[in-house]
Amino acid sequence: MSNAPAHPPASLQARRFAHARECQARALLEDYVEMISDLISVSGEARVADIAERMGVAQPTATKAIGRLKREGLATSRPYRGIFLTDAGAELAERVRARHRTVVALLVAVGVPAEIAEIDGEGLEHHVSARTLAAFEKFLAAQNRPK
Amino acid sequence: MSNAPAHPPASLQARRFAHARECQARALLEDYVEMISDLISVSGEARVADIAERMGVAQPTATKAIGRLKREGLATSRPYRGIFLTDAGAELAERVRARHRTVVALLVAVGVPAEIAEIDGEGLEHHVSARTLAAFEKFLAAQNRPK
DNA sequence: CGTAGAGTATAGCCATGGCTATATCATAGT
DNA sequence: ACTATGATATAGCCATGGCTATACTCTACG
Repeated sequence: MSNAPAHPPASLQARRFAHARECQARALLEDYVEMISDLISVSGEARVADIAERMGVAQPTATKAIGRLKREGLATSRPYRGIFLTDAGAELAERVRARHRTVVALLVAVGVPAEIAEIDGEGLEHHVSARTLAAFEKFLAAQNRPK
Repeated sequence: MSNAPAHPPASLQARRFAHARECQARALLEDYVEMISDLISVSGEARVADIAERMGVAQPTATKAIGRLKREGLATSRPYRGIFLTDAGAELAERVRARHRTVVALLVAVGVPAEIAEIDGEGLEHHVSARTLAAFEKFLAAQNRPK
């Protein structure tokens, strides 16, 4: 039972880790953009206090994150006013939301309880690439039309 | 096509994000421990330079991370000597390695190309909880014994 | 057995993403 | 029209995880 690992070339392995780090860096932006989009479509507006509460962070943390969204051209806001998404932000939000739904649906499809799927999906989703997402969709489609 | 999101209670949503953040915090430790374990089992030793190269980071970054492993009781080392895992570290490495294999296998099982599964799996794995992992294993078992 | 070169550690920088404490603004209700 | 209150912004702290530059140590070879 040596369990000897495969050990791919170092350069390849390094690239995989670098990729995971990049996904992680994008994750925060994605989460905030999706949250803002949700709040707007449900409440008609996205306020810093609500964003902070739902993200589970203190209000200044949310303010700082929103500053980063603005720097990246994903959101806009005037002081003491609500937050809005740019076109780029709205588009990103839609993609993230769709991916989120697919990821959770796939987890459920392979037998993960819905509640757990929501929890794990929240972190998982940011590492699901376009090709993996496509595979998930294909799998779900095949399952919904069995035989 | 309103696409109105589900909007769970704020407290629940906040807990999900907090959980994802915790997973992320553990991810680095898990990756290093697994890497050290792999290097030891393949090369007989884990050297800082090799760890850094395979993780795709500069050598001082690896040294710093190893310092954190030591603080957390997962690894030991004497200056200018190789890195070793404590019992806790070795046990964690084994769990992480097993989870990694299962996650990649599941991705492949639902149709993700092996190469992509390896890349995405590297980031995904840290967010796969025990219950989700169990579901993955069950799904794989059912598939290997079809009908 | 001395030393050059490889490997490791240390110092110190930066950005990020948390936090608390506090200042500032907007507005609803007298 | 004031003002109290709640919402937002700002200041400044901390740990993390990157980096480069540099100092130190080990070791193998000549």
